[in-house]
Amino acid sequence: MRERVRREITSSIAVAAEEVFAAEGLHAAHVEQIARKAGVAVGTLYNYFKDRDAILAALLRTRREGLLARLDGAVKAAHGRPIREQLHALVRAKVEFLKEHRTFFRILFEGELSRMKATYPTATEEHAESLRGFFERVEGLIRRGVKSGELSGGHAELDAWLLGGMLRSLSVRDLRADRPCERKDVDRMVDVFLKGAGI
Amino acid sequence: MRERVRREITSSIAVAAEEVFAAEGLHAAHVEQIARKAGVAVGTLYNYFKDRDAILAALLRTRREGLLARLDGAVKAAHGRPIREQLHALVRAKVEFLKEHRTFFRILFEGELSRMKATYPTATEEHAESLRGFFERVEGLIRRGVKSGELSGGHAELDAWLLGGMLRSLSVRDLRADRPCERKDVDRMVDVFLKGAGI
Amino acid sequence: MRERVRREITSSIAVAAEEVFAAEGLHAAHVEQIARKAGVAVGTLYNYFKDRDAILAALLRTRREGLLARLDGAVKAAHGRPIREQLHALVRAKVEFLKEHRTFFRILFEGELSRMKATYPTATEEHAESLRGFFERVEGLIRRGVKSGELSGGHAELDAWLLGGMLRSLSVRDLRADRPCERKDVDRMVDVFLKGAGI
Amino acid sequence: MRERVRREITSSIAVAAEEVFAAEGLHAAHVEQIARKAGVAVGTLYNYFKDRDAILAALLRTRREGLLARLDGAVKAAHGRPIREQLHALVRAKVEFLKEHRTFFRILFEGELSRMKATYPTATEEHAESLRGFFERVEGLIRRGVKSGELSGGHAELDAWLLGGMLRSLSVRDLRADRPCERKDVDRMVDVFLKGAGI
DNA sequence: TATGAATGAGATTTCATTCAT
DNA sequence: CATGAATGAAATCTCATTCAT
Repeated sequence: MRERVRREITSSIAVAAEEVFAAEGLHAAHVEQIARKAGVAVGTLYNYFKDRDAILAALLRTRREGLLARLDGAVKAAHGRPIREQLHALVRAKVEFLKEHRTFFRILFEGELSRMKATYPTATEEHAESLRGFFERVEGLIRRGVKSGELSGGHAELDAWLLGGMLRSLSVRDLRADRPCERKDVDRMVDVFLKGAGI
Repeated sequence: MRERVRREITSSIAVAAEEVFAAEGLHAAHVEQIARKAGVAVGTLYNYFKDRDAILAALLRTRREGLLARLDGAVKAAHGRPIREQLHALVRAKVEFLKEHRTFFRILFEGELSRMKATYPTATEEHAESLRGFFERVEGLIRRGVKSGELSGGHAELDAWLLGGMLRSLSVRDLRADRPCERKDVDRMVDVFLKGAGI
Repeated sequence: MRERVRREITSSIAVAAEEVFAAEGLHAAHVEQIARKAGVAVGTLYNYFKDRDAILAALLRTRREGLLARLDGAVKAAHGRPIREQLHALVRAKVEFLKEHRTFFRILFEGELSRMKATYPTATEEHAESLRGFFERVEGLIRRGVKSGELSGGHAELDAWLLGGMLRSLSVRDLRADRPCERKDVDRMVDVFLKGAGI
Repeated sequence: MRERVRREITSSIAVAAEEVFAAEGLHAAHVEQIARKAGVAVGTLYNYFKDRDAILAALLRTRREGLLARLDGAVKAAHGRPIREQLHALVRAKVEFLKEHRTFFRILFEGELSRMKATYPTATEEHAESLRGFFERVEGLIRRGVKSGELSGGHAELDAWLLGGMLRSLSVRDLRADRPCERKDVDRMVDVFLKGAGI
């Protein structure tokens, strides 16, 4: 019962933090604002999270786990089908997740080159782990495509960066709200990649 | 004569700012550090630039102009040749510029999604303009490729994002110092794109 | 019966407080830590004591009563004997008490000059009363020594401060754990005083 | 010229800090209050001192140097005279210094047993060094008294604590403003010590 | 015009105390 | 009564910008 309340508050803080980080950017997201949006006092927030770093870290970890589970689920569901379809599934799952959790990707993308280390030491680790987790899966799939003869070999790591880059590009285009990511764009992106990097 | 001195100081401040922004990140780049590295007093710095925002804005503007001129030069030099070669030239020019001005791209990439608006209102404009300038040129070339029959039509804008994304990906890989951008990687990237998006 | 439980809890809080005040110092002794060590919730602690000040005050009062009773007992036991022996007895009793209740003296000594008034208004009173009680007894004995012709007259109040100072010095030396107070040191101290202040 | 201003401000901050530490106690002395009393902004204070710890440390160091110089001067001036006179000189010099710098002794005495380490790491060192410096000199003189046959041997270290304790006691009596330290009290104290610890 | 010290708003974090359960 | 989470005032320190010299 107590536990239930605790989870609810934890969650409402996390949600508020997510919104504030999204709206203000990593470095302009202030604890007091998060607390206000969460509807708790600052002190309460500190009862739930050690410090600002911990809030962000928890957020990143949760979302990362969600994302990777989603990706793994999608790929698993396409098990046995051609790699190209598995890649499609992976990419579509990621775009789906993007639509549900724009904040996460905002932070992911923003943190990619910003020096978070000083301000967010723990969150930086989670962040790095998130990128790693994603690229691992992309590269893994590509290697299997090479093995299966669907993709040309010798460039798995580079190709992961290329596909990842295109995907990021679409995501950024989406996040900037100019152009929400459409299904046909996603599909064409994978097609371009497969045709370009294919045999 | 006076004017000459003025330009030199302005430039030394800009150069120092570039280094500091590169080393510390957008939000940890402190005015005093910039001044110290430029060899002037903080007050002097404020005689040359209205505020921190203005320093960054000037920096972005200068570099953008340099980049766009370089791109235009490269494309111009390949005038008359097949679009694929012009695209190659464009991309290579950009990578070249990256190696000379890593800072600029660090800022460009870091600022892409971070909410700079509050802290750097003017610089944000310059930043956006830089991205726009680059994408314009890429998209322009792609459209000409479609016209010339080298590329499949109907996706110019999307394709610009795709190529741009791959290019960014290689640049990021470079900036993180794990893997300096090699010529063959760049070429393969363009090949993948041309094969993938080609007729 | 209820009363019995109440006294036990009160006491366990006091004991815990004593340890925490001793270990952390007057200003770093936190209520939560006291509660944890006492095995009760913070709220419970506040059911037994009005506030932090009250805890410390109760502690000081209890210990003071113990100390003064001990001193009075020791002097009473030496009743009829020469004043020098009564003084020896008093001092030895105090040192004995020190070994049993180092915390109390730590607080007593720490608070002697620190401005506790703002943070611990009530405790400050108890503290002052403790010093007063001790000095009263020392001075009383000295006056009797003067009357009995064992000590030179006209300096009773000053001499109490001198003896008190030496005693404090030995105690501090003990508390700093460098040098536990030895019997022979204590005796020599009293001898120095008696010879110095004697006829 | 600049240097002159700098010294004046440094000094006015130090003086203000001294007063605030004296009036409020070590742990209730707040930076803002010090700044206000010094007539500068908080930021200015931080331009002159790294942090709160540094203010206190500087204060302690300055006063300690003053005190030790005074003690050494007094003893030197009594060079060649009997040790008893040198001890008198030392003690009188210390009491003189007390009257000029009550704050210093307040802090010295307050810090003797309070746990300053966590809040004032650097100042704690200065504090310890101050006590050490004083006791060194007292013990040194006592040892020379033993050598010269004026004092009984075998207790130099203990005797230093005893004399130090009495001196502290007089100082505390003074600081509490009940009874400013009078010359005759000081002299009697030394007499008691010399007679008590003498041959 | 160059200087660099002064400024003070603002950010994070702590902890004694309260009060609903 | 016991509990322990919520509260929010308060304290330290930072740094972009100003301005007297």
